[in-house]
Amino acid sequence: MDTLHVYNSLTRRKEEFVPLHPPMVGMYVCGPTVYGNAHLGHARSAISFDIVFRYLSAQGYRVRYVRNITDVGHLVNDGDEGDSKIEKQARLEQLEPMEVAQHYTNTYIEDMTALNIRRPSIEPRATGHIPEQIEAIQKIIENGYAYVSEGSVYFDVQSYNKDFTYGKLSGRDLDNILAESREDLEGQSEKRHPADFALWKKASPSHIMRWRSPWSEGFPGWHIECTAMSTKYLGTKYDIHGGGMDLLFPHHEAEIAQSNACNCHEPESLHDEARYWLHNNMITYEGQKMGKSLGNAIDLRQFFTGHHRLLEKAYAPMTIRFFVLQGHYRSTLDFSNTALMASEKALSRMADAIKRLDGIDPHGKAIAVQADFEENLGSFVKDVTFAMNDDFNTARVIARMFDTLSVINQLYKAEGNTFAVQPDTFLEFRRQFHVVFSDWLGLELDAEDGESKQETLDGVMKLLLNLRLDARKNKNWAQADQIRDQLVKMGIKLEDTASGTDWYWEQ
RNA sequence: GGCGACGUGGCCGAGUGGCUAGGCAGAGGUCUGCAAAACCUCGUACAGCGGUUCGAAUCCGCUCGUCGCCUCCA
Repeated sequence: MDTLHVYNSLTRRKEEFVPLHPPMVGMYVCGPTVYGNAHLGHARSAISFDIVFRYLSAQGYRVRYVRNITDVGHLVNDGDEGDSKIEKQARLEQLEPMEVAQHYTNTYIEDMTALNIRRPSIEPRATGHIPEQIEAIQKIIENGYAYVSEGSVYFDVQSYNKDFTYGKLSGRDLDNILAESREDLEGQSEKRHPADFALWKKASPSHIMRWRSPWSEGFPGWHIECTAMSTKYLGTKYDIHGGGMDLLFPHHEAEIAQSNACNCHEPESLHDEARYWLHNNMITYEGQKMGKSLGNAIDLRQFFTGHHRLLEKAYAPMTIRFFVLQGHYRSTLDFSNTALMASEKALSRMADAIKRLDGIDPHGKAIAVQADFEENLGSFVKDVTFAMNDDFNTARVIARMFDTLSVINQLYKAEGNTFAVQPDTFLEFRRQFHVVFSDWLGLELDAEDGESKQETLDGVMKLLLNLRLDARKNKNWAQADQIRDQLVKMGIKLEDTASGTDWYWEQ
């Protein structure tokens, strides 16, 4: 596709991406509830929207990317009853709730950084925006779409549904929700309708996290934070709202309703608060969704260390990232050790090729263009751009990158003084390949830390390789092999080529 | 039950009606002191059954199966 198209969950179609106020783009993504270590699912969501952030930026847009940290209001059980997730964890760990939130915010950011996920422009916390949330709730009450009950405030879905359509994002209608939940009505709920959801909850005496409000001392409901914070930083209408598919209902549905109710959007406006709603799919394990509540979620730290019963080994953060990018973000992605090891191997192969790519010097050689090589490298940018424009199809981008590997390797290993590609084509391709690898996909090679150390190591390696070369010239195979074998044990692999010996870090 | 996805070669995983996706694993070969890497070749896959079409993995229908949301989850 020549222009960027994104799949919009709201319309269930791919649509051309047209920002409201180019070159500015506003994007809001639902971040984690910080009561535990981040797992593979968090990584997928963060990576998916990191790709959106990176690609839009690379296209010249000025993106304001807001990703929230939920540190209050998210309850353990069903809608609007029971404990706060953070408070429950705080009791378990015998900590202040804010200590829990801070701790897991830190680990989240550390893990995301390890995955080379760019920090968003703004990472607001729910507890830092209590006044904004109270203000939003007040507006909703004033507009007639919420009511106070026993010190708590609930969103009045039925009243909202008279002016707007509740359920259009997730394809539900209110009658169905009512019909299914009839039994719940029997209980002495504070709610008028089972589909109503809490905007503000009065705190029970044991509840630690509490703030003053016009209605009671309490805390905000889960959904309102996103409305308040997106409005504050992106305005009442912005471009992209993202999150995991499991947030489609009720979270995003509630958010659309709140936002319309609060900001008085035109009924039936397709655009609502955000024009494009993007949802990443789930990670599965043996076909089953990985989720905290299912107990089969693996922490990212466990991946990095290999300390989990389901893991056969440790996996580097870049392996995880590569694995995620090999699938499309709207498909489920099935995790397994073999799948991950395949990604590890594949990334390693690509890394080797990139090292060779950087070592190629086309200058001073006679040009003998080989048509298929020229075509392959020359059409690279066009092809990967096409793939990215088609709803961020990173899987196709990576496949196309692999298509160039054979050419790269052959150019590198070619003997003689001819070069099979026009130097301009080659140099432009090399530049673009790095842009795609590093800037678009956010992949990185290991040896990017400490230039001086790298130079020292290069010198040491040169020394060793010369020693080995001497040994080989003297047909002292035992010594030559000893050097190679010892290096392998230290994680360095050797490759003898016509022009000398290359070395690589073993993955 | 309601809403929605999906079923692709040993595994993972793209597929815009006609052109080899790609990766991993496997087989053979070239190269090589050995090894590794690289390069070349190899599987003729699309749940099943119908239909539309000159032509379908791709569109339509039915059947079977799997999964997600409907309660907290990225």
